[in-house]
Amino acid sequence: MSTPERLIESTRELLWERGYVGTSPKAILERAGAGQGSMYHHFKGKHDLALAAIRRTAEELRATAEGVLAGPGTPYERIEAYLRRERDVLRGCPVGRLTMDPDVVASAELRAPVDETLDRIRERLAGIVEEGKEQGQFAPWLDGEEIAATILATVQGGYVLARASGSPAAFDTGVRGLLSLLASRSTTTDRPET
Amino acid sequence: MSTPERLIESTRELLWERGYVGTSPKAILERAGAGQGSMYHHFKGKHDLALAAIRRTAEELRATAEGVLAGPGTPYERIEAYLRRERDVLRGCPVGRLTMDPDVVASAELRAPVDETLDRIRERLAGIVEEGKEQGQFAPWLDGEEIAATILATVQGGYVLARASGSPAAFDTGVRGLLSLLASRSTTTDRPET
DNA sequence: GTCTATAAGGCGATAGAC
DNA sequence: GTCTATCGCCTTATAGAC
Repeated sequence: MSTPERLIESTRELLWERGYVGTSPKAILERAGAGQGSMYHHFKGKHDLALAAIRRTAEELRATAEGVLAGPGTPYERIEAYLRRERDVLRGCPVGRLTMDPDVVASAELRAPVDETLDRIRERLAGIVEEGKEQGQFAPWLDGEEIAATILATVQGGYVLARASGSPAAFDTGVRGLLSLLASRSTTTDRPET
Repeated sequence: MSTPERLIESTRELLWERGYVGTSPKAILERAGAGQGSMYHHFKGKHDLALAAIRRTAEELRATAEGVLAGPGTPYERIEAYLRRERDVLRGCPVGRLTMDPDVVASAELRAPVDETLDRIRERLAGIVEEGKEQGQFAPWLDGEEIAATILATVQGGYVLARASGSPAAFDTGVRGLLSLLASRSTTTDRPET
């Protein structure tokens, strides 16, 4: 792996673990096994390196989400697959966690990939919900955009609850609650399968 | 206001704005208008001062939540009041944001107030959902604990979406989606009031 | 390209005067 | 109780040798 590549990968790991404010160039260099000169040769500084790292992480998450959401099954099943997909819950969301970083939010450049990623996933989810409505799987009065925001928020908030309690269980509990709500339909009095 | 009091309040503000890693003793002292000697006389250090600040913030949030949840109205209405209560959405949750702080999560002492606060609110919400089930307002197959986790997660995740997009709108959209799901019942084909 | 050296300033904490 | 002085280390960045 090339030096700039190792620098970006080390930065990605550290941003995930400690955020932007908590990550120092020194720590990045140690992890990448590079000297200070290398970093300032390939990148303008911490901000520039973080930008490259964040962009890559954002793209990777978009691809992962799309991979699950484009899978087989009914709209409900695809949403369920997205909610239940394997996650390093206690590590938090590598993209979502950046929103709690003051320096990231303060920089339009650093925030952009974060915003675009969450927005893209939300749009994708909204379309799937609308699809489910057409098929009669979801109640007609539900709004695709709203439900999509609720789904994404439940995931992002699930990370918060899990990290607060120190256990992934809280994430799963919230997901089960959301799925039970999504499975409930006005047109039946039967208990939906869980 | 006494010096220790000003120190705690300044720390609370900075923890909310910048988190634990992003907050330096120097910044606290400047905001509190105190010298370094004062801080180390009243507190053992940054950790100790942050502990006092976090405990107070946690307690305040518990009181605010309890104030809304103990209000009048049906279970649904009380949950709606909780979800719609006035919030500084773009500032994020002063308690929840601490879960993204590596040093807070790494310290059992600092994490405890965060965990207890979210847990307490979740328990409260769970009870209200169960109440709603008894009254026939919520479908009998819904699980109180699960729905409570979903509600809390939607709120915590709503902050993330809002900060990512730089607008409180995303928070409100997620909340509306959750409310529309909670208002849907299996026993009616009528469109629920929104 | 990568290295070491150096810089000015901040970090978190301690010492000791007043 | 509060202050200033000092500590050793880290921070982000630049300079210049190799």
